Amino acid sequence: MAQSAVPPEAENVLGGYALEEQVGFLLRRAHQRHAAIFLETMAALDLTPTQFAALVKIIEIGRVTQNLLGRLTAMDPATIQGVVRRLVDRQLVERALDPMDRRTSVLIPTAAGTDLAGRAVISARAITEATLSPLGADERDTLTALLRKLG
Amino acid sequence: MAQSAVPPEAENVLGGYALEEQVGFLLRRAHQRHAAIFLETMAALDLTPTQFAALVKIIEIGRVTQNLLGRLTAMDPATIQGVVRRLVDRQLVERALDPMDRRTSVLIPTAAGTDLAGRAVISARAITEATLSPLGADERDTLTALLRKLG
DNA sequence: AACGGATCATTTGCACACGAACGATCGGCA
DNA sequence: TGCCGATCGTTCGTGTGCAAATGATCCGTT
Repeated sequence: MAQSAVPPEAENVLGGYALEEQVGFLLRRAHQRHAAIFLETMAALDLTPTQFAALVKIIEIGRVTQNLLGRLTAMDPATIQGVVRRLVDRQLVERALDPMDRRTSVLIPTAAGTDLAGRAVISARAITEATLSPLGADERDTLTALLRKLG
Repeated sequence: MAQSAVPPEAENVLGGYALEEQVGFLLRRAHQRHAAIFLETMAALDLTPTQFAALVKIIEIGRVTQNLLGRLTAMDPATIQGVVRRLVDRQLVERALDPMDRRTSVLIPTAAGTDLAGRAVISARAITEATLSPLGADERDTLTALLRKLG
């Protein structure tokens, strides 16, 4: 008991603050766990969560501008730039000239990208299932709804 | 309507998969939002979420080994190494020799570190409050409980 | 037509996050 | 005692994530 005791002054300084009960800490852990499940399940297709998100959105919309894609997938311009570059390098996505705006190019899925996405979506469903596996059906819906409401 | 229409083949490929409804996507967004709130609120003290977590745990325990600290704060050895290095550089934490194990050193908070942590905990409570602000009291408890259960 | 603020994409610098490989040390078991 | 698998901390490479700065282009207003 003595060996694991919290030092007396720590209680005063921290005022009963419990790190592992804070939403921020729990969100970080939950996100890490999901990322680990995602990367393992998606290993054969070699897609990260952000690469997958970007690819799916490009297919869903058909023609997107890079920064708009970033807004739709919660990535800032600096981040989406790297994600798109890797997708283009792998020829899953192509850049086309935008006749309406010379600052931008339009992102279009390639046949290989569309094909890969089709297979990836199947894994993605399994990933959501695995991530939520500690929870019952009602709890899953509740968690999803609360995370949505969180903004 | 035509301009925002989903391409006909997208529906077939994606099979109704909705990115923004997946836990993984929502967890990533929620974690990003929290990190933004944290960094802004903690800007005056210049602590990141991981630096804060490590500092609090070191004070709570009094003497910790680096990898153990990483386990307690959900960071792998490579990550906790950089976090601790920055805390040591800022003289918030000290390394002491471990008489029991020559592979390790023991981490101990400095007076400056303890002082800073005391002020940081106050901000941290405000950060948790701000992060959960879109939710009602019951919803906050529910979300925290579900995230805990998630592992 | 010209100005000026906004947006686009890129780059740099810093901070997580993790797999993999490494050398040093520990600990248990033959 | 000696060996061998496990653990400790470090480093490297890759991929997010964001602030800030940059140059190009756009567009509304004058």
